[in-house]
Amino acid sequence: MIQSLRGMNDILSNDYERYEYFLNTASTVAKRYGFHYIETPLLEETALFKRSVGESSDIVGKEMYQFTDKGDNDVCLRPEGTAGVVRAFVQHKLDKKGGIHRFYYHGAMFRYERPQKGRLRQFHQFGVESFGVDSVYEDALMIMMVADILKALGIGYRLKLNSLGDQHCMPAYREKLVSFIESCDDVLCDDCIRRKVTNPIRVLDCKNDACQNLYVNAPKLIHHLCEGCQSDFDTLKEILDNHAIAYEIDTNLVRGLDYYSKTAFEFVSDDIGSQSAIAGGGRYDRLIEFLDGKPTPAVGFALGIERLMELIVMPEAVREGYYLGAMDDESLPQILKVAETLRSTQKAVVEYDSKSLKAHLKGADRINARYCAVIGENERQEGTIWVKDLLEKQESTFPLTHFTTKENV
RNA sequence: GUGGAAUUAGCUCAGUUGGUUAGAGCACUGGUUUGUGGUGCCGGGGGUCACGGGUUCGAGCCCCGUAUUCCACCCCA
Repeated sequence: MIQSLRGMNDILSNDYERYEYFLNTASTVAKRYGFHYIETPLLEETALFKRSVGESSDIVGKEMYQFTDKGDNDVCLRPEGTAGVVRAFVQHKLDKKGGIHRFYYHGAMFRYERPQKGRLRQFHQFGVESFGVDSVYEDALMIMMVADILKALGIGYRLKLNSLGDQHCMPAYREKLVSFIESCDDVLCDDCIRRKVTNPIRVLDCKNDACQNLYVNAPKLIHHLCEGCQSDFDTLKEILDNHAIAYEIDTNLVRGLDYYSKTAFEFVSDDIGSQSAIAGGGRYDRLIEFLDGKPTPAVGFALGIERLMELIVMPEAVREGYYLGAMDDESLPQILKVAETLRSTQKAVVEYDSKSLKAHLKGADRINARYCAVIGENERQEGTIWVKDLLEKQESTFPLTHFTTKENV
């Protein structure tokens, strides 16, 4: 038997109902906030991700599905969604056009990782990106959107918040941090020693307890923000307070993608195991110019659909549509005619085998139909159809013509 | 990429120190005396015990390898 590749799953009917429910909910929220759908290719030039996500990141460094295609191009399956959207934004010269551009997207992402619950090699994200808005109100908007989506889905969460500074305050802080690391680098773990060179900010979320004990005394970026970053961060907290969105400041929240600056946030759930981050995002004002566009402020987030699907509370299924059956073979053609008419406006499922009324009622119940409609010998002779409302437990007989005339259904 | 656990019916799981024809619940399906659903009662189908080797008179059970899933690390959505 041939089976799907490791960490790559099929989505079957039951799961897809959940998936579709999520997409409808999230898309509706995004549209209400004024965002428009964008779709970009699953395959992109490798250079795109090296320049955006960053070569020092684990994602680019060791998790990409990268290969050379038949045209000798170095390509890879997208490991995240932002880079492609920014590429499209620049390629279609929306940066030069100016103004505000707000997009949402969803689709498959690929990372070659060791799978476990909530971590797949092919997984799905829903994300939004906003270009051209400098105001921290847009950062708050992102967080409110995620909160809205999670609320609509009945999902509880904790929100972690941090500021990563910008090109005015981050470099100076980085130097302070590096000298701190050097002051104690004889007792740090190997990873931290490596990070000191590749991406020193990342030592802060090292999971090693010994390192963490030392970092308690490390300089905190949040205490070294420049005036602009500090006031934006204060404003952001104020907006969230005004909208009753609870958050906790996490000075170690640095995020694994290199392009973030200023606002960084992460939504986590305590109910899905160790892969607990369900959404994450932040501001990335420099990324557009890194990808050869005109400098444009930008902010966005992404949400892990599979992780959310574990948490979604589905609304109770309601009885819907018609189940149609015949009690003898001669009645089936009439049943098929009725079904054809009904389908112009609603769900109609036909059972081809003739069987007893009881068996048909069971069948209708099984597919959760609202109505069970049956034609047997009696109905055929009278030119009628028997219909039972399975919810109200009421039954009646209609002339067949009532159900074969589109105006009536 | 590192360490550990698991894999038996569609699903959740039993299966004794290695010993006849591998079980249960749920689900599916049929009947319940002839046209009334869910929940009663009776029956039925469904298993290469993950896959491939090995040990043994004999393997679901012991050993080795492979695959997948899960847990922790790591990482992140």
